[in-house]
Amino acid sequence: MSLARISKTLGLSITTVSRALGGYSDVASATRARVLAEAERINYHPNENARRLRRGRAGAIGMVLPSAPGDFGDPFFLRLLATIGPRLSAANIDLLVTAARPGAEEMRAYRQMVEGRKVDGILLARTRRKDDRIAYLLDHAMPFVAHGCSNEKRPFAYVDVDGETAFRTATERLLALGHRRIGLINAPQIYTFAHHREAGWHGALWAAQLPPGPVIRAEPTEENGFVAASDMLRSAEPPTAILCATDRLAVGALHASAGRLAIIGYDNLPVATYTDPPLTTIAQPIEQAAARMVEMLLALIDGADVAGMQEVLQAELIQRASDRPAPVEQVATQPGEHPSHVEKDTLRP
Amino acid sequence: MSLARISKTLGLSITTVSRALGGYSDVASATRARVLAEAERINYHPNENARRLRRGRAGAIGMVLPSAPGDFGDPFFLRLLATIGPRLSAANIDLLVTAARPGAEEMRAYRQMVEGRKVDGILLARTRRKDDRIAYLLDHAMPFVAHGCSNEKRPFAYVDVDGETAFRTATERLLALGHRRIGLINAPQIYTFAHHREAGWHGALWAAQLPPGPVIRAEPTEENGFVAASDMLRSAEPPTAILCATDRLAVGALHASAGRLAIIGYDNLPVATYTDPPLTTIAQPIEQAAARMVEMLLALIDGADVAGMQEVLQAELIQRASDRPAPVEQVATQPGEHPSHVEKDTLRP
DNA sequence: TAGACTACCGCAAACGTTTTGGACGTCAAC
DNA sequence: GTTGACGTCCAAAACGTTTGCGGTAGTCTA
Repeated sequence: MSLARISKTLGLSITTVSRALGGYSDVASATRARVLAEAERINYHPNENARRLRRGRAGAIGMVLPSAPGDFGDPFFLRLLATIGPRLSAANIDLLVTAARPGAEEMRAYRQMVEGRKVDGILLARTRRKDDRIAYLLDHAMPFVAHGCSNEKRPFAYVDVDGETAFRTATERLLALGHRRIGLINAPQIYTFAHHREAGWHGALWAAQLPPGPVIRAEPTEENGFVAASDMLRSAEPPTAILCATDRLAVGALHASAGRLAIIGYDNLPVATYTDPPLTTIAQPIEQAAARMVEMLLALIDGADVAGMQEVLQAELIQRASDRPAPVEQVATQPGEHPSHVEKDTLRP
Repeated sequence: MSLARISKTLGLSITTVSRALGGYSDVASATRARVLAEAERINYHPNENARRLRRGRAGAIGMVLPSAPGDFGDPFFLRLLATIGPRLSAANIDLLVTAARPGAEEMRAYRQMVEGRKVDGILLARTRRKDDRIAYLLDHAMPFVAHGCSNEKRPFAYVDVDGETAFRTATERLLALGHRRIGLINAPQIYTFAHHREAGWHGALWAAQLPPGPVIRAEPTEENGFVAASDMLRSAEPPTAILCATDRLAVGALHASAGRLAIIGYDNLPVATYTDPPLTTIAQPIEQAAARMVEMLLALIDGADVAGMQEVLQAELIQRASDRPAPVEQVATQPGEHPSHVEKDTLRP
């Protein structure tokens, strides 16, 4: 099933068959019709390896999924893939997926893809403030689009979601409910998103002239949420509300709180509706971000410049029931003091 | 960065360079060493498209992820990818991933992969009793391995988990706790796994000479679990315990039961530890199954026969707290009657 | 010395497609 | 009639790698 077969059947050269299928204007329309009909008749599909060899393109986009043990409760990557996959298929580009643990293993996976010339571009997510992946890809002039930004000084393409505003809004909501001591269970600060979410929480408290509540940072698993909330509740001055950087942390925290805390999460996981009480959370437009990322990357591969390819989408507060009002005795507390706040890092690896 | 470059540098033919790198015995070991050293010095990577063109292989394995809206809460596919990805990378085989909704869209994705000769094999999961995908792949002599089996009469390679035994065991556990009316919230019967799990539940009740409790079948989302359990609790003879085909169904059911039901799920999702009460569930060895699937598929692509490539792994009951004893008044019920049981199909699409 | 054998290397073709540059026939203008 | 433009088609080379087969030189044995 090759061009040669069609050319023999129709008495045309391989060149003409190729040009007819490829849309070249210097093929007579009658000839083109014959070629198209025959190609369809035999269900011709070009050999992509031959094409890509000739064109000097890999014909694929790479994605390395994180595969540390705590990563499997999060549908984020599945939702990315579900949006990205069909869009690339439609453009006849392969989505090449592998998985690696962050660190040396992950960098090896990127090197294999990039230096092995297996991909024309890379999509990556869950960026870190200092992200070795981004630096590597920039060093190698490999087109890529990130979900999330980073401290990298060189310009690169990204789609981010405004976690700072989302967390400011969520904190303001808790303040409006009367809470005056609001804790934060955050992901580690190496992640850009964690940094932004914390800035939003801190900014809202600062604007309200309130001291920050306790902060605990941990990999975003249910277990770490449970442990962190338990710790906070046992402290001398427990918060009455906690903001969680992810819904998974929130599910664990909700379990530990046993009705004693108002809790807001982030991600709007399907399970969030079925916690007790149903979780107030923040929904991010993953599908929209993913679609935009694909567009950007295809443009970059075609030679576009990254200038202007930095977009920030807005998240949305989803109000359910876990953001209860503050206990009555705390509503009387006067804002206006700035004592130092208690801060713990990384409970679990 | 090609063989030609190395051949020029070393004053050898391209043939000899290729053979040296390819391990041919008719190259002098001193020559081979020179070639390997130079290849490493310039970080040579072969052009896979050229290789694959010459070898007549696609060099990739395909996977089509389900992307119906309810599919994103389930880490099953992420866990599959996390095991499959690195193993294929190690074998220098690309994992080509796309996503499609079950039905015409999905079949189109398979056709694109198979008829476009983009893959040398396929891995698929969540098999149906009558599975168009399996029939199609068999029709096209495309090597594939399924996670789960099907009613297809022709032999094919699969790795399954014994859901029937798992559900029999779980039902027996509920019986041992004194439950005599045990409902089932199952996935639709088109799925092989749903059929097997129901058979296990039914078999254990039959062996105990008890009538089956109510059965509701629905796509396995939290919402459907909630609705089904609510329906069962409102019935004239509510069950005292419910077996759920998946943890996601169980989370929803747990929420609806408000402490009135014993519930056992399946999947051991991370979130299951943090439900209230913590969910008793069944853990399946996804990683083991995925690794075995990769081995089988690579063997099939190398020409092995599917005979003997049908394996069934065992799941494990994880006891937590959601399988409470039956209310005292029901423990007195005598086993031995077989009234007809109430059965509803598909609450939500 | 001649013939057989083997180690080692290289020529050429193959894989399927794309693209460059040119050939050829026809038509219109001069 | 000649020249130039244009439509249409095709030969050849390119892409990078692999592999079958053959050539050559060296060694060994009769």
